[in-house]
Amino acid sequence: MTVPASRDASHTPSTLRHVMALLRVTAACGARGAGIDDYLDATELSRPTIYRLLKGLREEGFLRPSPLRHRYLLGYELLVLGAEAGNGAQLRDLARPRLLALAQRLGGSFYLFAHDGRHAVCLEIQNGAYPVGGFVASIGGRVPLGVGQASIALLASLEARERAWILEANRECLMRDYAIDVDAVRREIDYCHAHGHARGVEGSSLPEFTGLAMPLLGPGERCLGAFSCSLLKSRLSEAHRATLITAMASEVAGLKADLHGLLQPGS
Amino acid sequence: MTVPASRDASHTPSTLRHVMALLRVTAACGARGAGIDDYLDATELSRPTIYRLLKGLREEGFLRPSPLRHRYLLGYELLVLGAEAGNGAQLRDLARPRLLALAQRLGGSFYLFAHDGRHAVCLEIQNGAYPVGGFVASIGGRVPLGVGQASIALLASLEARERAWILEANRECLMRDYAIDVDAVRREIDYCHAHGHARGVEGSSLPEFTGLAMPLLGPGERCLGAFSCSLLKSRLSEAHRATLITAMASEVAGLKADLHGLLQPGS
DNA sequence: CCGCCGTGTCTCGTATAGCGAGACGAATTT
DNA sequence: AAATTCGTCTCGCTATACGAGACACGGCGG
Repeated sequence: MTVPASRDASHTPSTLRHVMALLRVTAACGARGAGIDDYLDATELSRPTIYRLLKGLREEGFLRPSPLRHRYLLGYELLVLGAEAGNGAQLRDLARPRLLALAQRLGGSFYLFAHDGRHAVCLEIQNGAYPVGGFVASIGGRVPLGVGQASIALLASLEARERAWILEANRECLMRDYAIDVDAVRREIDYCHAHGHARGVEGSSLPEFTGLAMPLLGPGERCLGAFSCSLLKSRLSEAHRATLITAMASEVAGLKADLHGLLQPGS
Repeated sequence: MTVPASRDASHTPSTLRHVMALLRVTAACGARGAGIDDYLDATELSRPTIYRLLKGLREEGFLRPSPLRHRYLLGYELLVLGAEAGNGAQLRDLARPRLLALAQRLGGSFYLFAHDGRHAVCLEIQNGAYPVGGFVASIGGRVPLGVGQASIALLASLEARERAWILEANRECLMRDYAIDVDAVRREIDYCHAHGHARGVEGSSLPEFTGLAMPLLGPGERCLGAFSCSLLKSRLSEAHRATLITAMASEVAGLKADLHGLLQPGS
């Protein structure tokens, strides 16, 4: 149960850091919930303080009691805020019907991803008639940039400087956890620049599947996210592939048009 | 932009309350993001304090800058925590494939709901070939208990005392916001007790749709959640209806079996 | 039945640490 | 250029969150 541990030495209100630490500990304990000892071990707070904060968090709906007595789970308030967080600039709401249309028409699983620091987070999933698992199983899933097609599309649409430090920062963990070589990622990024979409990356841990991803650029080349899909390799004939690319490109273009309308001043 | 406003007078660490207030303000401002004035208006904090807290929240990943300058959106860390929060006791992960199977086989939209205080929250959605909107559009959506079939199923599986206070607490808001009479809700709860499932409630604001919901009981009658679905009324023939009920009941039973295995002590 | 954990709450004195007022630099706007 | 707004910083003050320890509750086993 290693918790990311917010970098110290920053002098932000300590209660804030403590609270977030408690939430992360709870998250790290997963479905079983976190007990006092988990908190005592993971933080440097005294018992009364921990209880005080836990109580506050419960009252705010950020924690709830686990079915197992004396343990805590993350509260549904977080789910609600999380849903809102995943809908920045209305991106998810606008993308959902388009992903659904793609999924129903083409079978397979379609994803919306966004860029977050060194990671790609999944904002939405729609499954078609032949759904397949991907690296993330659900909304809120997160992978280091470099893993999966969507990552490639996102990286390709970032500015060079940022892309460079991300790849450097992720090099070790990509190799260690996913057996992915950063140079291979770079080649796929070039492919994406040339063709406008990213291919499924071979050599990954999911050999029977393949996929495709497309970046979603806002005004001024700003990277807003990426569409992505996973399919059974056996279902991706040459003709099907062309259809898929056209259909995704069309939905991406449509979404971009929707967004351009909204990003202007407005009320 | 009215924010729930955490009940005061409780002496939990004030920074905690402030932080949560800021998050809620940000959420209330939606896709456009929240500006300083929003925070200044909604809280009673001084400007330097707000900036301090905002900075801390950004560093922790709970806030991020909006594309519109000088505004803040909820950060993706919340999305990740929210995903975890929605998976208490592995409920979502276990339910997802079952919901997907139902959706693909029967068309329509299938939901997993959980009980949270006076509300029902949506934990998962899977859409089939003929998806329809419901009261909640996405994971993390929340409605007062009493609205929709899933609410009925949840209420029916709570103990009488809790059910009573919830209905009383929601009476006014159900009538005002949804034109739903609590007595009608009570009748549907009786129906659910008698038949094991809840019908779509008529008179709601979505007349062409209908649906069905089933409670999900854990060991000791504890209410864990509810399966629910929405369908176009025109597609729900008598025969289809029987199939639907059987299929849902079967998936619910399967899920219950899965859960019973997990709720034992374990490691 | 009684004593023994472990959990959750409370009191209280202390010093920390977060707060407000205001000034300052930077970035935009007119 | 002047003016406005945004974000940060400094600096005292005191509110306030913290830790130590004691207390209450409840379950478990002897």
